[in-house]
Amino acid sequence: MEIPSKYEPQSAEAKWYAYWLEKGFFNSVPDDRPAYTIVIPPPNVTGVLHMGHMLNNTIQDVLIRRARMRGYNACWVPGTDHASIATEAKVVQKLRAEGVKKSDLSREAFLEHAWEWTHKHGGIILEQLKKLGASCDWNRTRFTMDEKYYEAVIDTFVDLYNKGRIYRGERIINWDPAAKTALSDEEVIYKDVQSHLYHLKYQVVGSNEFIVVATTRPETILGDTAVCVNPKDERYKHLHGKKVMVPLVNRVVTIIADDYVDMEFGTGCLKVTPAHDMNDFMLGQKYQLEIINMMNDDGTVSEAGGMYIGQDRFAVRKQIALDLDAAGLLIKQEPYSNKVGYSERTDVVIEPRLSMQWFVDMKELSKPALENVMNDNIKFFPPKFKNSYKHWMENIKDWCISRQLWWGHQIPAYYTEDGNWIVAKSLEEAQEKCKSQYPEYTGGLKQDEDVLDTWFSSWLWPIAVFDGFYSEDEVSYYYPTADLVTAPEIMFFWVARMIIAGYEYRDELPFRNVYYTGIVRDKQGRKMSKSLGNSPDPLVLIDQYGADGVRVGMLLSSPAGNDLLFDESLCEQGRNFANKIWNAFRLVNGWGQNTEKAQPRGSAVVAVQWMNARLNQVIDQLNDDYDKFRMNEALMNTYKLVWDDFCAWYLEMVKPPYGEKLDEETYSATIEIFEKILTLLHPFMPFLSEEIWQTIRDRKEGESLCVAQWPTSYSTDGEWLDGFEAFTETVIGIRNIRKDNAIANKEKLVLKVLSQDGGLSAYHAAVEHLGNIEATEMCNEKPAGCYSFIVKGREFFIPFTEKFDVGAELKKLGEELNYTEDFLSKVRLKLQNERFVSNAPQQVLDLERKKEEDALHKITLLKTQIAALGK
RNA sequence: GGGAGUUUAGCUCAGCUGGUUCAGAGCACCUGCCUUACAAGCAGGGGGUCACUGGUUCGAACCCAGUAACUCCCA
Repeated sequence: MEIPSKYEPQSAEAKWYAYWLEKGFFNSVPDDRPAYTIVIPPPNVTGVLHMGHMLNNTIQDVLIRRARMRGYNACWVPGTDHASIATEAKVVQKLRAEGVKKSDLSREAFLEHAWEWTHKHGGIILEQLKKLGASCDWNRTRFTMDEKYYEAVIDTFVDLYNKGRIYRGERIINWDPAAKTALSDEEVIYKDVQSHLYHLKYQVVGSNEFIVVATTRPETILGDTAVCVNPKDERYKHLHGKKVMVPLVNRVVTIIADDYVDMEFGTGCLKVTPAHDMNDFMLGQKYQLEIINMMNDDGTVSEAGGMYIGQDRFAVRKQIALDLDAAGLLIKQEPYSNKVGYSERTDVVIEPRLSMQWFVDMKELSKPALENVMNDNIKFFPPKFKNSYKHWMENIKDWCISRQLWWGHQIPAYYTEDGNWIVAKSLEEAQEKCKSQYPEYTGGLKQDEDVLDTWFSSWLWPIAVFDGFYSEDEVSYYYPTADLVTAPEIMFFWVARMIIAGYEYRDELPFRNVYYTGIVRDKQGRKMSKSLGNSPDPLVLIDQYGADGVRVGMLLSSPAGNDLLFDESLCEQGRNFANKIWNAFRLVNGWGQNTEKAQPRGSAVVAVQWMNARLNQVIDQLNDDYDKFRMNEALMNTYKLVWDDFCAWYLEMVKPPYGEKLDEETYSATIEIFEKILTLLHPFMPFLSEEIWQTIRDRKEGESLCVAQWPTSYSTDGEWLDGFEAFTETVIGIRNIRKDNAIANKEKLVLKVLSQDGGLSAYHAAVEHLGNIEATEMCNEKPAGCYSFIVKGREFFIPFTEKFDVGAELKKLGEELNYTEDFLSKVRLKLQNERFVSNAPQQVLDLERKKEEDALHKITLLKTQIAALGK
């Protein structure tokens, strides 16, 4: 059978993914084994795979595959999020392209379009994840608007309302005039903007005096209902309680005094617009000011503004500045840089706006969530994120959960015609309740038009995917889940709230560990985005480098919490690695075994001993790496195990003479070692490892590496590992002599050693094999006419060939002598320091003395070598 | 404005309790090789003011103080 010299991923990927699915290896049902659960961070239902998903899901797949091999009942639950505002925006856009306005449609008709869109585009991303090799239990795929999930969200709302945790109130909220909806604080992005600071003149009534107010939003004077100064401010003390005229508007308002005002900022005078600023609203409440809502939901000036009605806020800003100037009321206009909030979704400037919304009271709810992260019941990786989590949780604000959208979970509040409301699961229940609460009322009930914030459904994800609100069957087995892998950007949106919901509804943490991935950036450090066009298509990458290659590429440079500068060459490295493994397989496969040949060669015997010791060492190392969620180190350690230890050393050590097969004993040991290595590789490179694993030995139907057992280490003699270093140094010594003197590798050499240095190491047969040494001679005294090198105090000699260059050799030895003498003097300096000798621990002292001794010995050797050559 | 973090090779990063010949890894780079698995490879090699300044200590990349630059989060 001819095996291609390059690994061809495409066929292997399709074949083994289908096999895994067919055998149901990814499916999980509760049983006696301990559960290991991951719930996927549900991507937007109509989203497509981007590099962030690749990273995130590769990590999850590595974790879940390893857990599966370690004997856990591994369950990775996939699913999608309805993504209220993002999806609705897309549907609106699509309809607009077809000439249909959302406002022309009924709610029902619009939702029909939305569902149609969802069914058409929904789940594409899940299909893409399969290409990556994601081992999700696809039977469990959930959607946040599934019937049962929807019910859970509604029940949660009703429950929290009944507990007094949800209230309805008029507050200043972040208003997105493009999407025409309220946003939570987390959906607002602050950007640095070059704008202007306008200094406006407010005439004091009944006087020639005026005061000056500085503002960046002059159009909001239409809603001014007071002017405020700091009570300590001497400049304005005489004006407290006086009236001023709002410029242009000519509304008469009072000057109030409150220490909220910063005397240093601007002129120390603040205009108060309770309907359009968070802090002004607070002042408005405190001093019972009139509230004038001068803006429509689309950002144009409302009737209440009295002027500029119907014009856009930014047009008005320009115009009003001109008009104020014309009226002599604009004192100056200076450039000013400040931060302005933008909508995460629509990227328009957020308008603080007074409106009636639903809120969750977070104070009490959030307490266990803070406590259990700070005491490490829930662990964050890296732990630095605990800081910002703590800061946020300690200053948590109430959560605005209503959105003026249609796509989502409709708020289960029902209004009477006279403005009372009833919260109930359904209209029928609401009607029942209405009868007892308002027995006189005979009119109808109308459900709240708004839907809930998307995160109000996804915060239930780890519970709801197991139908945990309605049945204990699964949730009691799978919950709490093991690990959550997500981006730090959604720590507050999602992670914190899942923890809150977990304690509220299960009285338990939702997951034990949270692994925060970084942001995938391009080589220049820019965030990958559609508009920059700097994001490669993940599927194209998979096609080019193989899924395994891309997985390796993603993991090679991404410690938890660090941003990842993605470079396609990393995938190339991954592909090359796959090819390296493939060729190791070809080599072993090509050797085959000879069952007649019973006696293993000396070199092979030590190779097997050492490789097993090394494997055990690496297995321990990997387990430690995984425990600490150091995925990239686990990968790098596996990479070096394969490339350096297995390919560069082990396979060379056991390599039979050309044309011969391996003896039976070495062959079976090699296959076993290879299998273990494939097991360790499987979480990173599932396809390649399965492909080789299936071929390297006869397998029964239904066997698979993905359910094979993760290897455990056993204690081995450390001596094998110690001796190995001297061995490799010896081989390198021989190679260097060959290279420096242009001695071909094919040319066999004689090696001489001094018998006074003791017996040969157990590795000596391997030294001869790799160094192409035909004989090793023991000498009683230093042989003349030889190249030599020193390994750990032992000198090796190789007879000169005709190309020997005395000058070069002397130079090299001289350099080494200088270095060693320099080193010796540094060590001696330390040892001569009395304070070091009296203070340092014995261990450190001994070590320094050993260094001194070794260096002295080496110097003696080098000096005799130089003397011998100089003759 | 408030908070957190980072700074080690050309790049991306390790360096765990201050002490091992400790200054490391991978990639990149340089030199030589188509050596009977792999040129997507093999063998060898160069490369550092551990951001800066001071302090603590017998001993500092590591601890402390200050300075600078960058990044992120929050308002």
